[in-house]
Amino acid sequence: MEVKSIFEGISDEDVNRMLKCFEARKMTFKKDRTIVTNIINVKMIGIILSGSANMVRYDYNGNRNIIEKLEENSVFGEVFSRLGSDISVVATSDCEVLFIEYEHIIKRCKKGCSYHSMLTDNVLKLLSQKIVYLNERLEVLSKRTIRDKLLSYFELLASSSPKRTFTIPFSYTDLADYLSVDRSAMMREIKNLKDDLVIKTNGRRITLISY
Amino acid sequence: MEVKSIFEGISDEDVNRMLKCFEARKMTFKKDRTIVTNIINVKMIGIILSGSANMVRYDYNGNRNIIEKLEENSVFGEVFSRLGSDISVVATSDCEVLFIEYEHIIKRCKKGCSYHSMLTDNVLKLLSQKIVYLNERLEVLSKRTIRDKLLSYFELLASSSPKRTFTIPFSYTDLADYLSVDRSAMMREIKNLKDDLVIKTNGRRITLISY
DNA sequence: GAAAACATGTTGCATTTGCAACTAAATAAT
DNA sequence: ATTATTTAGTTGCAAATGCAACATGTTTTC
Repeated sequence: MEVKSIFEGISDEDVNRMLKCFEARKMTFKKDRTIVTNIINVKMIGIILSGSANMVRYDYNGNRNIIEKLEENSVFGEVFSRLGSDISVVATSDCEVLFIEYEHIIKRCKKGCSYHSMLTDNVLKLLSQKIVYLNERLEVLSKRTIRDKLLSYFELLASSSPKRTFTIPFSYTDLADYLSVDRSAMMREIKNLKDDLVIKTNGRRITLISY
Repeated sequence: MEVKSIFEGISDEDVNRMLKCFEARKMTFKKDRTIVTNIINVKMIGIILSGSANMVRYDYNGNRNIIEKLEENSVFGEVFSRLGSDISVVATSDCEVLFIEYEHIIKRCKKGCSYHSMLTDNVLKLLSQKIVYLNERLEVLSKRTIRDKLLSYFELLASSSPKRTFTIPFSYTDLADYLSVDRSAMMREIKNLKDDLVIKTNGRRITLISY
C-alpha cells in the first residue's frame, strides 16, 4: 500500500518517456543549499530523488520553524504545502531533486496512456500519506505544553518499535524548531522527563519507559 | 479550480449510478449528535451533504481540541485525517452525511467509466485543498504565543476580505479549542490586541487594523 | 416568561515558557 | 593538530499561559 515514489509500479522506459513528455528537470544541490524559496509561484512539484532536506520558515521574530523533514522520494511544492509564505526548502545533505509541473501530473493526457493513470493513483496515495503525516504533526503541535508535545512526538516514533526505543531524526536544536518551542525550555523538559523516569536517553537515542 | 464536491462536473444520473455501484449510504444526524467515533476502522469516507460538523479530540487532560470545521461538501475519514486516535466528528447543526468506502473511489474500475476518472481528479483536487488547509492550520499552531496564533489566524481570515473585516466561524470558546489555548488567556490577549489598536471587534466580527 | 444552559468577560495566582547568557562537549574546517 | 563552529546542557529571570473561580450577558428549553 505504501507508495515509495510517484513512479512506483511504472516501468523505467515509461518513466523516462513521461519525464521527457513532462519536461521534467533534474537538479543537484549541495548540503545546506536552498532548493526553493518563496519566490517561485509556478506550480511545480519537487521530488527528492536522493538525499534529504528540511522545509523551513522563519517568522518575523527570527524563529526558525521546521515544517517538514523531507527524505528520499518525498514530494514538496506549492500545491501541497502552501509554499510562498516565506517557506523555503533547504538541503540537509547533498541531494538530487526532480522538478515537474503539477498540471502535467494531474491532467490526464488525451491519449489515455496506461502509465498515466498509474501515476494518478500514486499521487493520490502520496497525498493521502501526506495528509496522515500532517495530521500527526497537528496532533503534536496542538498539545499545550512542551512536555506533552515531546511525549506525543516520542509516542509516534516509539510506536513503530516494539522496544519503544528510537532515534530522533534531528539534532535537539532542530527538534525544538520542529516542535515550535524554545530549545532551552525543551531541554529543561527533557531533563524533567528523565528525572521522572518517563524516558531514558543516550544521545539522540531515546526509550519511552511509560506513558 | 476549486472543487466543491467530489461529484463536481459529473451528471446527476452518473452520480446516482455511482452511488448505487459504490453502495453509498446516506444518513442524517441531529445537531450535537456524534457522526463517527474512533470505533470505526473501516476505510470509509464521509461527505457532508448539508449542515456542518466539527472534528474534535479530547486529550487526557480533558481539553477539547477542534481539529477541523467541516462545512457542506467537506470530506472526512480515516484515510484523510488519521481518525482512530480518539477523534470524533460531531454535528454542529442537523446534517446529512454520505458514506462511501474509500477503496471504491480510488480503485479505477475495470470498465473505465468516464465519470470515474473525473471522480479521481476531483478527489485529487480535494486532497490538495485539504493539504493546503492543514498547512495553514500548522502555520497558525506553530506560532509560539497566543497573540501570534490569533494574528496569523486572523490574517488568514482577513486576506479574503478587502476591508480586512471578517466573522470568526466559531464561538470564542470554540476558537480557543481550535487554537489549542486556554480560553481565558485567549480573551485576555484579544483584549490586549484591542488596547493596542491592532484589531477592532464587534461580537464575532473582527477587523484587522494593522499587522 | 422563568429557569437552565451556555457564551463572554475578567481577575489573582501558580506554573510554564521564552529569552539571554553562559559552559562544556562534539564536529567540522584549515 | 589546532582552531572554529555547531550542538548540548544549564540557569536566572521576566513574560506568557493555564487554571480556577468568578460576574454578567445571551440563547435555549420547557
